[in-house]
Amino acid sequence: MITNFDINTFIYNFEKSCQKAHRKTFSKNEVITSYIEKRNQFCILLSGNADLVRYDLNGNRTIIEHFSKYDIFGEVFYTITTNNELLVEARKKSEVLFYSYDNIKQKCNSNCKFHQILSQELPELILSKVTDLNTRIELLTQRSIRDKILSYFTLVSTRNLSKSFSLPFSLTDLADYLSIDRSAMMRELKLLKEDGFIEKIGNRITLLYK
Amino acid sequence: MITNFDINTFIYNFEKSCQKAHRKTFSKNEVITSYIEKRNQFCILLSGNADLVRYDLNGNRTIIEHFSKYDIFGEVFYTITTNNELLVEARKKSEVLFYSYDNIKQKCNSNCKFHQILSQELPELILSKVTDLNTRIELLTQRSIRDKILSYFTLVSTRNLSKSFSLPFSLTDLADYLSIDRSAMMRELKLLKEDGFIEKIGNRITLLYK
DNA sequence: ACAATTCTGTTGCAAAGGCAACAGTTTTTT
DNA sequence: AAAAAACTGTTGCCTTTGCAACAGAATTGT
Repeated sequence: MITNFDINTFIYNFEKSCQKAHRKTFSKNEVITSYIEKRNQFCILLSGNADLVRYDLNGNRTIIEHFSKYDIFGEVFYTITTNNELLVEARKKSEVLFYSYDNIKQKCNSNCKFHQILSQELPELILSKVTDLNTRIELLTQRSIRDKILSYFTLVSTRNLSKSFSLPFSLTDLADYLSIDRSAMMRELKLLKEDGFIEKIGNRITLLYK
Repeated sequence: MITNFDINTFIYNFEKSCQKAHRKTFSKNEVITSYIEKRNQFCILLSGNADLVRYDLNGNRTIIEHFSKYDIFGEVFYTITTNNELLVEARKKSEVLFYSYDNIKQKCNSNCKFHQILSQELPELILSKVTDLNTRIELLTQRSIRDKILSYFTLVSTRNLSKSFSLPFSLTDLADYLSIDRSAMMRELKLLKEDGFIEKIGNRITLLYK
C-alpha cells in the first residue's frame, strides 16, 4: 500500500503529461498481465482487486500476492526463476496503470512531472512492498495450518483494528494464499471454532483469544 | 546482493565523512542486532555471513533470511507484527555497517557523500531485496518437502552456473530455512538420491535432472 | 590433544495434512 | 427465472511430515 505521498496528485500528473504510460480497465477474472522475463513492466492498481497467481505442474494454484488499491506489481520486482506461469488476475473490475521500469530511470521525452515524482517516491513505494513481502514470509513460515490461519487472522484483525472482520477473499482463495489444502483448512477452521478460538459466520471472523 | 554500483566507493565515502554511522565486528554466533519496533536501523553486511532468525513458542527456529556480503537488513524493512523475537545472528566472523534510516532522508550534518550516494542507490538496493524476498516466497509456497528442496537446489545451481555446488549452510540450517523438520528433510534427501535426482557427498550437491 | 558440542544420518511411531468425492449453498450467467 | 458455475462444508482414507531418540562423524573450544 502506497502511503505518505499524494497518490492522486501523482496520477493526475501522469495522466496529464506522460505519453509512455497507459491506463486500462479489466473485468473480473481477466488476466491483467503475465510475468515475462526482461520486460520490466511496472504497474499500479488504481481500483479493484487482483492476485499474483502461480499455477504449478501438479495443478496447484498459489496466490503469491493479493493486491488492493494502490498496490504495485510487475516483473520489475520479480526475477523469474521457475518455469511456472505467473499471472496477475483481476478479482473484480479493476483499473491498472502500466509502464516499463526503464522509464523511471531515464527521463521521459517530455520531461513530465510523473517521472519526477515517481523517482522521488520510489524508495518509499518499494519499501512498502518489502514490508508486505516480509509479512507474507512470516505467514508462510508458520509450521502448521492452525498457526498459518491464526497468524493471518491476527494480521487482518490488527489492520482492521477490530477482533471482528470479513475476509478479503473467499475461503478457497485463502487456502491458495496460505499455500495449504482447502479441505484441510476447512477442517482446521472447524476445530478452531470447537476449541473456542474463533467464531465464524460465512466469511466473517471474530477472534475470541487474547 | 547489491549490484550495479560501486559498493567500495560507497563504503570509502562513508568511512571518510559520516559520523552518524558506525562499523562493528562480530564473532561467530554473536547476535548482531534484534529487531525492535520504531528504531529503523539499517545495516549492511560488509563481510561474513549472518541469518535473520525467528524463535517461536513451540521451540522452532526459522531462518527468515540468509545474508552474505553486501546484503542489507534491519527493521526498516520489517513491520514487526508478531511477538516472536527476531534476531540477526552472525554465522561466522562478520563485519557490519550500522546506521538509522532517518539519516537517509534527512541530510547528515556534515553533508557527507555517504548519504548522497545512498539516497541515489537506495531504490536499487531495496529492489534487490524485493527480488530476494520473492524468491524466498517461491520456495516457501512449494507444497511438499521434495519440491522445496528441489526448488532450492535449482536456485543455487542457477546462481552458481553449475549443476554441482556446496550448500551455503549446514543441513540443520537448511531445514530451518525451508521451514521444515530436519529429519524429514534428511529422509527426503535420501529418497532423492535413491530416485536418481541428486548426488550428495557431505554438503556438496550435484543435480542429475533436466 | 582432548573434551565438549554440534551436525549428520537413521528409524519407529504418531499426528497432521493432502486427496477425492459429494451434497448443499451461493453466485453468476444467459 | 432457470441453468450453470463456483464456493462451502464435510468425511474416510492414505501419504507425508513431524517428533523423539540415538549413534557416529565432524567441528570447535580450551
